[in-house]
Order: sequence, then C-alpha cells, then structure tokens
Amino acid sequence: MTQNYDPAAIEARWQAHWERQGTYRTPNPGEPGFDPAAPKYYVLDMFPYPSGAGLHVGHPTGYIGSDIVARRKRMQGFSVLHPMGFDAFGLPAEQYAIQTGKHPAETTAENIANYRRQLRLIGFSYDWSREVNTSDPSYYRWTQWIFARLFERGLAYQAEVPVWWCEALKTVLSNEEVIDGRSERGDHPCERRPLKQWMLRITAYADRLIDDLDELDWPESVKTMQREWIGRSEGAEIRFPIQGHADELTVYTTRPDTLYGATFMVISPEHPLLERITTPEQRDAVDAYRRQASTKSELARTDLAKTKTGVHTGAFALNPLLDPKDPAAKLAILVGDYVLMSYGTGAIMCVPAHDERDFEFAEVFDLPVRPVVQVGDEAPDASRCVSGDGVAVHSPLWDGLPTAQAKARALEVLEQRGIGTKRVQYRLRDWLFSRQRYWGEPFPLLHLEDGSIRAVPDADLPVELPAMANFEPSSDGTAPLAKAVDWVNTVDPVTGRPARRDTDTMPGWAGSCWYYLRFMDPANASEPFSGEAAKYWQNVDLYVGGTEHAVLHLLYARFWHKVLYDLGRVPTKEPFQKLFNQGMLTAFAYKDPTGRLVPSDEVEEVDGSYRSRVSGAALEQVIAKMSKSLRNVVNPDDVCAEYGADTFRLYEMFMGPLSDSKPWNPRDVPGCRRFLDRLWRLFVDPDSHEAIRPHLLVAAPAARTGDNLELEYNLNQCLAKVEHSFERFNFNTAVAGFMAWLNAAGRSPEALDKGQAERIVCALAPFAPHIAEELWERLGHGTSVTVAPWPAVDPNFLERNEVEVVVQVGGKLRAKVMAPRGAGRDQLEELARAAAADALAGRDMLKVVVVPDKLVNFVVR
RNA sequence: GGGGUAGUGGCGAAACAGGCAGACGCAUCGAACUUAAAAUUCGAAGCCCUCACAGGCGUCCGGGUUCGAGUCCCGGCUACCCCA
Repeated sequence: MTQNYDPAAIEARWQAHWERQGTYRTPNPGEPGFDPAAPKYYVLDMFPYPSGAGLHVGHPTGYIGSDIVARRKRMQGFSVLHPMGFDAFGLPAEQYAIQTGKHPAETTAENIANYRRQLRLIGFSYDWSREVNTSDPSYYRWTQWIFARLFERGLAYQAEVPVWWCEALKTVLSNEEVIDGRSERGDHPCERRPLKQWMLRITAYADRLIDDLDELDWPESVKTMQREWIGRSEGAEIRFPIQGHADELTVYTTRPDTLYGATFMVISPEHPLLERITTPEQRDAVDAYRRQASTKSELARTDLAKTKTGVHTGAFALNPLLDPKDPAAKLAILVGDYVLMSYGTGAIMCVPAHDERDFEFAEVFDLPVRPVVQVGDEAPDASRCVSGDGVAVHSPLWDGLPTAQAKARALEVLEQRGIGTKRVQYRLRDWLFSRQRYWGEPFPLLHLEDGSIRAVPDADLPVELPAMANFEPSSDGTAPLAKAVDWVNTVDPVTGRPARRDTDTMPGWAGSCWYYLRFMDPANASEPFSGEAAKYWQNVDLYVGGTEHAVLHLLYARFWHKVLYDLGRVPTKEPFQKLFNQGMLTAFAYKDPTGRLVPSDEVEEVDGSYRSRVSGAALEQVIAKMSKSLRNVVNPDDVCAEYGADTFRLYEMFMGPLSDSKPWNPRDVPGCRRFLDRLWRLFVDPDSHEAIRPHLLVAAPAARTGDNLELEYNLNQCLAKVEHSFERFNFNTAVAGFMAWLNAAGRSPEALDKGQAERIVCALAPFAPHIAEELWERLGHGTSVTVAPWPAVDPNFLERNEVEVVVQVGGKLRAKVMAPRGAGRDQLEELARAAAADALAGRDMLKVVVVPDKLVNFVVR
C-alpha cells in the first residue's frame, strides 16, 4: 500500500469504482432504486459546444461549482439530477470540415470523446447514462417534433425578410449573431439581403417572457437585459393628415402627452409613403439620400453620437389636435435615417423640446422647439431639451397633469376623436430560424406541388441529415442540402404525390432550447420526455453558466418552454428557477515591446518584472481572457496530471468567489496541493503500513476537554464557514476554512477523534471527492461518502465561553481583554477601564459605548 | 450618452446586519532538519519612523452621517460588462 498521498492512483481508482458501481446514476420514478420520499433537486450546467481545441481550465469553473452543490445535495438526502451532454450542431464544425475535408459528424464525435475524457478526469458526479448529443438523430428527432408543434400552432412561418448575409460564412445570420455589421463568430463583414426565411413567432410570447421574469431567482442584471432586449413600450399610434393628400401618416410614440409639442415629422427612408408625398422640387435630393441610407447598418444609423442627417420631402402633415389654419399645426415632413422602418411605424412625430434625438435634428435643420412639459422647477425653455417626466403645459386638453396622467388623458382624447389608438410596441423581433447550412437539424417539412407546406408526420421522424461529401454553401446562398437531390425529392405520405423537402437547417440555438428536458428522460423512444418524468423533475432548480448566454439562449429556451407548457407537456411556466453566472477565468499574457504575444512558457520573472527566455526582451504582463490567439491557454489535463484532480478542483474554487472574474496563476496551484498533502499525513502515517492512524478509529470521549475540545470548536467553525459558502457560492471561504481547521488540527494531531475525522472528510467530499472517498474508506466505511450524511454544525461548539473584547479609546484600538461570553455591560466596562487605564489617564470621559461580546469604546475629549 | 458591477498588501483574496482591516493561500525573508539541495516543520511580515517599546498613516480620490465607516449618504476618477 502506498503511504504517500498519490492522487494519480487514488483518483483513477475511485473514478473507476464510481463508474462500475453506478454511484451517480439517478433513477427516475418507477426505476429500481428510486426513492419516492426523497425531494428532487435538478442542478444543471450549460452544456458545452465540443470544439476541437478541447477544454481549457476556464470551462470547468462553473462545472466544479455546480458539482459541489450537487454532491452536497445528495448527502442531504435529495434525489439529484446532474447530467451533462453536448451541443453538437453548429457552424465551427462545418467550417472546419470545409477546410480539412473531414466530415463534421466525424470531428464532432472525436471532440465529444475528448471532452468526455477531460470531464471524467476532473471527477464530476454526472449521471453519464443521461448524456445527450443534439446532433444525434435520436435527439434531433424530438427537436424536429417540437418544431412541428410550433408549425402546427402557427408559430413558425416563412417570410421574405431583409436578413444579415455573411459572404465569408455563406449564410444568413440572426440579428443577434451580427455585431456592428460583423459576424459574432469569425468577425466577418455582413450585409443586408432580402431572402425567404423561416421565422419563429417569439413576439407572440413577448409579454409572458417579460412578466414571468418576476418569479425567477435570477441575477437582476440578467433580468434587466432580457427586459431591455424584449423592449416593451406602451404608447400610441397617432394618425396625422397630410396636406394635399388623402393618405395619413401614422406614427408610433411613447409620449402622446407631448403631441402639442410636435413641430415636425421624420419618416424612414424605406417608408412606403415617401415616394408619393415627395414634391418634385425635392425628389432628387430625397432619392440621393435614400441611396446613401441603404448602405448603412441600423446601428450606424441610430448611433446617438453621429450627427443627424435628413432631407425635406416638401410635404407637410397637420397636427390633428389643432385647427388646420393654425400655423403651429403645419408640420414639415422630413426623411431621416435615424428612423427605422423595422421599429414602430417607420415614422415619428418630433418633439424636440423633450426628445434628445429630435432636438439634435431640429438644431441641424433649424426647426422650431415648443416645450409642453415642465420638468423640475425651471420654466420651460425653447433653447434646450429636457426629457423625463414632469407636468404638462401649453397643452389645452391636459394642462397641469403629471406626465403619467397626461399620457392617459391624451390616449383617451385620441381614441375618442378617432385619431389614435393605444399600442404596445416591442423591440424584440421574430426569431430568424433558418440557416442555409449543412450541419444542423433539417426542417421536418414537405413542400407540395400545389405550393402548400406540410409537416412530416411524427411517425416518420427523424428526417435525417443526408450523408453528403460536399456540403459547401454555394455562392448564391442556396442551401447545401439542395444538392442532395435524392433526399430532397420525396413523396407526400398523405397524398402519395411528389414532394420536396425543405433544404434549410435550424440554427445552432435549436438543440439547446430543450436539452434540459431531454435529460429528464433521455432514452425515451416514443416521446421527447414522459409526462411522468416532467412531473417529477419539474424544472431546473439551479442553472450555472456564463453571462454570454444572458439574453439569447435563455430567451429562446424560455420561449420553447412556454410553448411546451401551453401544450401541457411541462408543468412549469419557466425552465430555470435559479440562475447563477460564474465569472470568467482570465490568465496572464505577455507582450514584447512590439506588442507581439509571447507564449507563457517562454516567460521568466526577474525581480518582479518579466522577460522572454528566448530573446531576453522585457515583457509587459496583461490579464486577458484565455484564448489560443493570446497563447495563454492552460489545459486541465496538464494540471490534473501534475497535481491531481482534487487539487485542480480546490484551486479553481480557492481563487475567489465563483461569480468573480479572476486570473489563473500557475504559481498558486501548489498551495492547494500542499493542503491535501498535509491533510493526508494527518490521517495516514507515511512511515507505517496502517491504512489510517489508529487514534482516528477511537470514538470521542464522553466529555470533551483540552485539545480535543479545542478541535471541536475549530471543526464547528469550519463547518459553519463551509455551510455559509453555499449561500453566495464563494467556495474560496470554504476552502480557507478547511485550511484553517487543518492548521489547528496540526497543532494537536493526537487529540483528533474518529467523529471529528469523519465529519471533516464528509464536509470536504463535495470539494475534493477522491481523497475524501479514500479516507472515508480507510476510516472503515464500506459505502461511498457520496451517500454519507452531510455533517451538521453543533451550535454548542461554535462559540467559546470566553470572548476577546476590543477596548477603544476615542475609536482607536488601545487594548484587548478576555471576558466571559454574555458578560454584562457593567462588567465589560470595568474590565475595559482597567485594561485601558494608561490611555484613559487624564482624559475627560464623555460617553461609554458597550457592544456585548465585542467591544467597549470610551469616548473622550 | 444611459444603466450595471467593481476598485482592499508585492499577488489571489477575507471581513454575515456599521464594531480588531488584511483571515486563508501564493511569492518573500529567517530558523530547524540535511554533506548539500529538494521536500518538510517552525517563525516573521500593510506602509512609515524606531535597536526596541511606543507612535503615526492606511481599504481609488474629495466631502458627509456616526462614539465608531472597507461597509451607509453625496460628488468625482478608473476598469470591465450591458444598452443606445
């Protein structure tokens, strides 16, 4: 038997043991071993996209945190669902395949095998029998099945829409995937093109997606982001007559109360009325402006920093509340590209006195400013713009009303007179759901000869991706699947007539919209998941992942979940009850004087500064996200091989709170290994052949005294710290607690008894499961520490009978005294006065502040 | 431009509800063990002044509340994230 701490041997042994015993298998209701009395707990990680580069040490940060939670919940008697799988469809595998000629199915399988191997090395307590892979036909069969339900309910439709086209990727991208006119993946330039696309009617769920956020235990910041993304605004559509035309100009505004302050109108360059209302004198200028606007992205157009541009159309609208003969009623109509056709009605009424953008525009074109709201105490002033709420002025029908009431009154007036209607507007657009790419879920749809579209019958699912050797997109944007002629041409099972399959595929987000549900019942061959499983597991209790998914993934998954709720397939309105965002793991990167990045292993430190081992050049240390391009990636395989998985897990947690972003410092890792070495020696004598030090098999004395009593205090303080760390997931404090306990135990190792040894091993088990399992066995247990009871804090041993009380004079620390816990104020003051006699000599006492068990402060002159 | 989060030793960080600032670890220094080194164990350590005792200054900057502020309030700076 090896008597030194040997993580390689211990970890391999226990990982094999857990696998063989099925330690982390979680039975569903009705399966052998299911305990109906156990409460359920579902703790889920955002599953990874298996890239060719494998995991770096940043990826498992959240996984370790959630594993700690899962393991503790098991020890507390919960039935814990803690699965892992792979989000395996998507562009990178396909791009890689086009470059190398290797089929995405092949690279995906290899990458998954590598990820699984890496994850197993770290000792996670996943139930691997539930693993899912979104690119597996047995999985995407049900993704298609859910799509068919969306299609049936009219939530999926085709539309000719201007979409982002990325020439380099040869595909359309959703708005969300394009940032500043460039693709999120790969940073390629993109442009707007009109194409026929599948859309999902997520806007039909906009209200519920906003309202149901209130019930969720999510970070406020994420809720806010979702609310802003959906962007609900309540306002009015108002119809303005156009002078000399039968047409009316309809605008959307959130501030109907400022209608009297409207001094001009701006319409979008794409507005359908523009053509008709432009006067002959202005036609050339308007046409030129329109051409120029078409080359700009929406972001560039609406950028607040940019100077507003626009051109007069020559036409005028009339304020519907004013007498048409009133000069103030006549509103010039201009065309301006800061107004988007895709938002509202593509036209706005401009109230420069109370809207910044309108004010800027008015300044550029020297248009009038008419204040109609008094904000604060200052008198309304036509030379500046004040936004926000106030009191209506110069608005005959609602003068004197505060903004909220003025809005309501204005809406009433507009509806009574038939010139406007209340309207809720969203920033959220419908979800562009098709891609002209190969590596994704095919749409389960048939295009019939008569032009109609039919969903493939459920019994015929999955519609499998055809095996193709050449799936490169064509330059015209035709989907690669169109080339699989034998696959495309099929027969409508209902009529027996020829039919064509849809050749688009679903976007990368599709599979991740419902994977958490498949985990509940992963092998089900007759439905996506059984009602019984959904009823038992409900929804995810704790969802751990990065902030990068704060909007899209979480919004899409919530949308699908609500559709499934409406279908009666899931019992809950929301998929993820509690959300936790782990911080990003960064790493040091080094730049030479030319700004070039130097690999971390070529860097040496000399007297606190850094230089290249190769060139000797002085280097600058920067903290950056781990990435291949920065050459600062650390591989968990290497860390586990050198120090062990338990050290790796401890270090990742010890670095800082789980939610914080923090840098990986290779120098700090050995500190955690040293802790485990010392812990091991406390339990196992390396110079003997005994499995465990014999005194650790002796029960505690009936009445604790001396060092044993002292250790009991230390142990309970440690357990309390560990317990507390689960509230905010600052497991760094738990690890520090273990270290502090070990320091104390190391001062009187012989005083440690069996019960204390067992409790510390149990508390450590979620954090460092391998060493805990080994020591648990050596302490004489035949069953896994996984199912041992979670150690309770004994409040009787939390506080000692004597406490140290701080004595301050004038707020400054002057002495410390020991006092019995719970001592009275008079007694404390007396003790303190004696202890601080020197500092008090000759001072006038004004007041004495006594905080029991803590502090005495003498306030002096 | 608006919103959010944060800023504490040489470094990662701790401080639950306003009560000893810097727990725990890294790096550093000293000692023991060793022929030596590594490993291990013990110890020192915020900064300034001092042989030491004592003292002064210290949680991004400036104000405020309080017997007492890293923590609460007002103003500002910087960094990161989100929105426009």
